[in-house]
Amino acid sequence: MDAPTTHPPTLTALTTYLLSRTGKVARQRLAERLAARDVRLWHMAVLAALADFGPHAQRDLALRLSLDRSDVTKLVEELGALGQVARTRDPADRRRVTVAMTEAGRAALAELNAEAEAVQDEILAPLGTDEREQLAALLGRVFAHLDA
Amino acid sequence: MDAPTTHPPTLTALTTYLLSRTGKVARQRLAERLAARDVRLWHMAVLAALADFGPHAQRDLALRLSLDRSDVTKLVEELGALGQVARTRDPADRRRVTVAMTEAGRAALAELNAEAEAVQDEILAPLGTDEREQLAALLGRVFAHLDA
DNA sequence: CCAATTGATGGGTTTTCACCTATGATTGGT
DNA sequence: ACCAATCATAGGTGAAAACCCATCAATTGG
Repeated sequence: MDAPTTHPPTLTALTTYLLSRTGKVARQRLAERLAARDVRLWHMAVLAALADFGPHAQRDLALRLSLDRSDVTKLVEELGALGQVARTRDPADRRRVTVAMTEAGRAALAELNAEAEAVQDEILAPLGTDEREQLAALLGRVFAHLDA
Repeated sequence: MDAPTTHPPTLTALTTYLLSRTGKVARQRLAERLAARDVRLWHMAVLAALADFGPHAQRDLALRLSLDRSDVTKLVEELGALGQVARTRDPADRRRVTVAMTEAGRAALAELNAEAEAVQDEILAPLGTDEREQLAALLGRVFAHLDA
């Protein structure tokens, strides 16, 4: 019997469909690899934010990543247990908890980044170097437009 | 006081991050619009499959869309209640239920497609016509590679 | 013609995610 | 000095998605 594995052209003709599908695969593959290191995507986002912008009060992390404050608490707690971030009470405002990266955190982020690039190579395999740059540029503009 | 709304460059430098982010937004926006018409994305996928490939036995729909058989049953049941598909027992093999589009289904799919294109216009707003084609072509190749 | 298989269906489970609330500590304004 | 707002934290809720299983009707192969 025929194995009807082909996708409906009505869908694949939509760029947004392709976007959402490939995006989902990218997300899943990276999530799997991160899970092997006991972190989720949000953990990586927190580490990235700390690496790029320095220490944050938790409320600022929440604002930057568009997360709920209570969820940030949990993420930071978990990263703390892994020794990748350090929490200190802000002496100026003792309600706030300042989160900063540790050396272990920096090393961990480097590894997570390597995983991400590996996934990227898998997924963008059919594209040449210049085409990957094109894609990155196009998506970059779309993305920039989306949170404006 | 500063409003730290900027995204971590460590993340935005990853094409896979941009993919998964923009894909998620595309998905959400379309899902919202479909919800206003009492359907979900999978309903649209079912309609698209029927439109593109003609009537299917439910098991073939499940295979094509990589869905669980029981979930297909539910989707088809819901589309049936909306009068968009018709179920008939296959006379040749009376275990099977053949699903076919109705005229109402065809009309509904056309509207859903219009919604999808509207979302597409929103999301790809910053890109010109030729750039949209470039993006579609690149994503098409990536997508084709992914289910191989 | 009996046994094993297949298809549809109903009824779950599990996991994940975003979100929401209450509480206690701390601060700032007045 | 007091009241309202802010922050971190713990705990819980609700929706959605992907699966999984048992059952029944129908078919097929030996």
